[in-house]
Amino acid sequence: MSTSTARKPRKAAYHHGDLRAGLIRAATQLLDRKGMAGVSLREAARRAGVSHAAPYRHFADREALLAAVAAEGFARLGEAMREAAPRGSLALGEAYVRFAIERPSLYQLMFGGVLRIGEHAELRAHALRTYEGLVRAFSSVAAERRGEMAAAAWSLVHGLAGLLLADHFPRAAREGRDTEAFVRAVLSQIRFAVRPAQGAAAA
Amino acid sequence: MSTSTARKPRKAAYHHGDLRAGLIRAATQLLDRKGMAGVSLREAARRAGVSHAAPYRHFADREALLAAVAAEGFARLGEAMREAAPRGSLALGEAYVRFAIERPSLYQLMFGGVLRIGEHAELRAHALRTYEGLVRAFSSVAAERRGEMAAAAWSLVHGLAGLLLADHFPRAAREGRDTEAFVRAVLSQIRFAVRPAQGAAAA
DNA sequence: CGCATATGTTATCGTTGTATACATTAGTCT
DNA sequence: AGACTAATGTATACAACGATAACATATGCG
Repeated sequence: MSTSTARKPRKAAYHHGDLRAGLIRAATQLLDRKGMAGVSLREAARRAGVSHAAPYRHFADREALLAAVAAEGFARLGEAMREAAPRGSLALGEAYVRFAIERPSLYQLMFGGVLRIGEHAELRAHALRTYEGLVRAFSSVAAERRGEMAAAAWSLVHGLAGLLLADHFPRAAREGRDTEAFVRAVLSQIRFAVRPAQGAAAA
Repeated sequence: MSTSTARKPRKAAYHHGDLRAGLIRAATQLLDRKGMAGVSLREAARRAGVSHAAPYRHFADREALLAAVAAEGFARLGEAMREAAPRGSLALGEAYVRFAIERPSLYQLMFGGVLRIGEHAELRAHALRTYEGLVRAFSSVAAERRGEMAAAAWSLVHGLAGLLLADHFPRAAREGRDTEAFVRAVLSQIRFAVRPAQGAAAA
């Protein structure tokens, strides 16, 4: 019925060894090297050394393969965040943006809206775990507002990453600073409201 | 020859009337109705009633057509922002997010990183104008920090819009509120730093 | 008028996603 | 062990797409 994964102890190896993983690897490489549009099932199959129809034994369609790549991306992003979290929330934000800048196509795949996240269970699970990691960073905030805080913080860093990646900041805004300094400067503009403010969001 | 339209003004009309505009129209419709992947040069040509090669007289390639669609999107976004700006910065942020939610595919095209903005002069110009409109909303802020403020505010609303569009907020975070209320709640979490803070960005 | 050129068409190529029928291998059951 | 069954990979095919080139036609200017 359902297409199989791991029916034996580990990821069993049949003809290829582990084609599923091989395809994810190849697709990830294509994504990093040639961008989103450069990822094709056929090219991935080629690089994995199988026929162009073989991938369909492991992925329902192209989108399913991309979803698997994105899921791994969320795992990596989660790692980066966990590693930076102890150094404070500014460091956490910087780490987030750095991840996006270092793997732009992967980040675009994860968040660009190309994938309908609701239709890929594994992807959804990975994304959720990452989000929970972020919420945990706000453990010092009252529980009822923690969710909104986390949402605001995530929006901020995600938006900054996205605008940087799409090159939407005019040169004037950068003022000659390197990207890291610019990120710090922008993130530092923000303070989180401590009281249940319902007023304006800006000065 | 079924459609005979005006044919004198500026952008004169040759065979079709104004194929360039017709293609942009058709592509915009496709984008709204079938999403990014549903926009093809051939289908746009079909809907404009011309052969599949005709578009190449007006657009270098598919990306150029998409860039034209996106440029118009920036104009519309600019209008929405100008209209909301007098009602304060929270209203401005809400209007921004509303635009993204109402035209998700268009917004994704404008900001999703599919277009390399640097390579389409007209697109770049339109985007820049929109940004300048945003910066103007921060005219009460000291000039040297205005750019960073605007960048932070833009990041916030852009990130929120993107995460909403990609359905990245777990249901728990929404707490049953409708989207507008959620947007207001999230935006209200943020206050802009008034002093040249270089400390942390969160509590 | 006559002609250069902007515009549109036809034909064609290579690539892709996907479906179907077939072949082979791996793991299981007796 | 040997055969059966499901998992896996292959061969072939098709329609849609982006792109290019060769050709056709209308437009407006001299």
